[in-house]
Amino acid sequence: MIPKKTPGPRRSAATEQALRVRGLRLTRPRRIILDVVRSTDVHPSASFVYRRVRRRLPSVSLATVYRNLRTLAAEGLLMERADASGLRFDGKTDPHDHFTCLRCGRIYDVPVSPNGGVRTRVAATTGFEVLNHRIEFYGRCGACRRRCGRTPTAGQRRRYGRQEP
Amino acid sequence: MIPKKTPGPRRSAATEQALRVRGLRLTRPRRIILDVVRSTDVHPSASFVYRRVRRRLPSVSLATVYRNLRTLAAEGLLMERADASGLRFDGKTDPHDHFTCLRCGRIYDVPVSPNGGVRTRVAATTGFEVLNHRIEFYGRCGACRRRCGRTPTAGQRRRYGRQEP
DNA sequence: ATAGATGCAAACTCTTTGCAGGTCG
DNA sequence: CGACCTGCAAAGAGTTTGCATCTAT
Repeated sequence: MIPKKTPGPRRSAATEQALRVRGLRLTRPRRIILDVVRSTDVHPSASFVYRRVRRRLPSVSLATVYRNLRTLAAEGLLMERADASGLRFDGKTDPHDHFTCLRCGRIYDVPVSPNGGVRTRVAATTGFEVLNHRIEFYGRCGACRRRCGRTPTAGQRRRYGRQEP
Repeated sequence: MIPKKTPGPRRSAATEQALRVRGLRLTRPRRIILDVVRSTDVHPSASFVYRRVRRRLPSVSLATVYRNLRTLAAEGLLMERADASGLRFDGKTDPHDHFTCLRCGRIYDVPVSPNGGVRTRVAATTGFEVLNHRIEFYGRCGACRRRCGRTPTAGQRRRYGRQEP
């Protein structure tokens, strides 16, 4: 059980704290942007976030969304990742891998699988300092397999060829 | 030993063949573009390739470079990859992983390390069909370590913030 | 009061496309 | 000759920035 929250902690104390330490404020746009990213698992693009935020704060600007996504990522409150389709954001900040369906384009989280210490091994063979790594899987997701499409439509999505989120 | 080549096979028969099968031609711009990508290990951007090609064929256009990089990638004659800095191309088409130095931005090839069958495991746990995967390492390369810089300058390069190639 | 945020619009970079003409086979 | 390619210029998409104004603290 989580300690019963006070009635309406509408502004996450933890988040606010994390920001304040660096002299950053938890403004309304910022809070909503973070909330939008955290409330979805579609690994949204900036423009997806923008559209969602606007539903709650119609006056927000795209520039603010970009600026905040970057700030929040820098503070570790969300993750920024780039793929063939541009920038994507991820509210899940704990380690996990990704599976991208080449047919429908959806990105799924997959639990980080035991990888036999690839990181250590690379560090050992190259002499480089490995701080981080990332594993991406590509293929056909369950839904698309059942739909029995034979050919994965997009080898690697062209960068400017629409596929929301 | 490789069977001694005929005097001057200036136009790779194998490549020409691979293209011809699909009704594609090995034109001069195309040949030079492929050659440029294959002759470097910097995982060049389109614009890097463009500049290099222009040294040998000053009249070439950027559009032609883009078109050909895509075509050649589609034919499997080179690899196309997207990262935080945009599109990158790689003349090495055999399986290998990448290490990106967060300090100098250089991308190194690293031999594909035994990964304990991550692919199979993901397929097993998700029920998805895994056709491909990619492992990216991030950290500090040997040179930058020696230079003893303390902080990895760029967490994840902004997309539009120059750093050739 | 004041450093930090915002909105707006313009600037920028990278990438793609339409088209008239050139080239390979 | 016909299909494929090319260069040029212009269009498109995503992302960043300058600036005056506003707002959390």
